[in-house]
Amino acid sequence: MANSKLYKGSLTTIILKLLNEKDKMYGYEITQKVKELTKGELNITEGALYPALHKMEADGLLDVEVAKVDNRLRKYYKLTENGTKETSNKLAELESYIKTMQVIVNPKFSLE
Amino acid sequence: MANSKLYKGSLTTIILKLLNEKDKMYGYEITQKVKELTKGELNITEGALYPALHKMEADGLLDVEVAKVDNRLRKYYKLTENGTKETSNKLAELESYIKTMQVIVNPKFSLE
DNA sequence: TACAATACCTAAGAAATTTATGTATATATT
DNA sequence: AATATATACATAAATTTCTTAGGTATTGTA
Repeated sequence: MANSKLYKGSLTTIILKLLNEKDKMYGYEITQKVKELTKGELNITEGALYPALHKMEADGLLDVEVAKVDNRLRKYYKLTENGTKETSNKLAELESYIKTMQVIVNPKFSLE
Repeated sequence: MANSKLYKGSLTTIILKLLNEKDKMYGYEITQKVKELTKGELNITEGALYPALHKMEADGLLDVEVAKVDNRLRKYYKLTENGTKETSNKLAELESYIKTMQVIVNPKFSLE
């Protein structure tokens, strides 16, 4: 994920959220989707993406399904049941992170 | 900074913002202030804080001033001119990060 | 025919953090 | 008086996450 240092730790959240919306995606598709959504502001590097997908699969969050399209390999990933649960967790964590940072950065905010 | 993986990369931003508001703070004070602001949700660990302060000083973002209070050492940090500039940069980066994440996480948002 | 795009991959190194220590003084508790 | 907690600094090893830099192979474009 080149371009910004603040994004560390959010790649998993991004992947989970995209798969929660689209059901089934392959790696390259994810990089393109993020680039499109963020108008090129966020570019997920392959060196970050593929190890992350493999780890999430190993952790039981994703299932993989190999397909061949135009004689080219594609690995479609989809959420497992645990992956769906983890999506809620990660999204809640992100929301909490944003609130926390707003409290620190903007003196007007405060947590109750 | 125990408790959440998402905070990675934001410690410098937090320190800069606090020093932008308070002019002069020492390490332990920063940990307590963050704990207070976030109602205990965010605990900056000393293993993260002190190396971060040293690096920021080495990078010319902070000036240090040693004091002795009640026979105990304190190192007061304050922003340099460059530190003040960097504060704006980091805050803008954080805002941009939050917007980007909202676009991905919340389909209603979009960047123009 | 060469270059970009599609599509996967890994390995070395960097950066930021956690976890685990260590030192020392002041204050509160037993 | 002894012990634990709070204050205040610090570092070092290991871990996580990412960047950078490669690598393979096919399809579409100039």
